[in-house]
Amino acid sequence: MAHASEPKETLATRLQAAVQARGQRWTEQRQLIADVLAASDGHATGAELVERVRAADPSATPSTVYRTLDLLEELGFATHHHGVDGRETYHLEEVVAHGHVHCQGCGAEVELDAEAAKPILAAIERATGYAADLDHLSLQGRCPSCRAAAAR
Amino acid sequence: MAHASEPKETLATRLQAAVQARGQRWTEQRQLIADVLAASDGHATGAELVERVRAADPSATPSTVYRTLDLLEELGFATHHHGVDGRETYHLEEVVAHGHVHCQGCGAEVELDAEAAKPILAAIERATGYAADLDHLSLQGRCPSCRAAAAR
DNA sequence: CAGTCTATCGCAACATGTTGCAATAAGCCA
DNA sequence: TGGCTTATTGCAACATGTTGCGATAGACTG
Repeated sequence: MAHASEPKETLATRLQAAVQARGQRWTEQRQLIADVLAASDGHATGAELVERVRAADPSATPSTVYRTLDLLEELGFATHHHGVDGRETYHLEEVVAHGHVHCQGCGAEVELDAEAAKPILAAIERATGYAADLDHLSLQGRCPSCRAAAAR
Repeated sequence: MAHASEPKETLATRLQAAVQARGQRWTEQRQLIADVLAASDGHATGAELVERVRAADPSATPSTVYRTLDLLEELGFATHHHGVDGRETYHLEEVVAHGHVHCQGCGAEVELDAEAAKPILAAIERATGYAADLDHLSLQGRCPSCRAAAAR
């Protein structure tokens, strides 16, 4: 590759800047976890991340991974929510905010983008006064085909 | 107490009938767990229930409690959902179906009854085609006063 | 560059659930 | 009532997170 002199705007780079701006420290573990996260396509469960980090550095421990993930959330680089089974799922901030809808019949899981969710969030606000957080919106119900099957 | 000859319509009684109707067995542990649940005011986390059951019978184990809880759900006597921290919370069926809305600012948790949720469920159906399950509706966002505080 | 301060790490123990398996006991039948 | 079948139990090990604590090592100072 040619002239890679410009420090690329990677997650790790931006995270390092944010961490140090808060007077906190940049460590090898944080670099590693940032790299793993950046390679994880925006979605991953806690356990998956722990496993990948440990594959890259067996001396890393779950507590470090989870604590770093908490830090990422504090700094606004990631969010997490609990899936249907209660397990944690992390989203990188680069991924546009979105919710999830899970079908209790067939297990299908669809994502809900901001546009599609707008009327839902509006209905929540009218009903409760709350401004709901799309990233934590995790619905369960029956998808159209399971509903049709149940109606038969 | 006077003439307690009529078998009362308790949770345990109804559950026993349902269990035996499916050809399954009624055991002391199930009786005990049903009693604990009935005394739990409709809401309890898994850990709380385990603790209360073990207080009444130290020989009972968590696996029995969780398996019985699963059975209760299969039979439609209870439901469970995951709270903000991912922990399980069980609801007795006697409690009307309702959702939860949690404020990320002050931690307030309000319940959402079927009437209030109706427009939300309708919006979900229009946006996704899914019939959402109110008992699993667990929203997060900002309550009116935290929103006002943030706006200042 | 060496020394200091303390954030961060790794470890170990714990909390909450889940799962496989052998022993127990509920329900049924003779 | 006694014996049979097999659903349930309790145990033990595991999965996923969380927390306290002493040791390590960033970052800053002289």
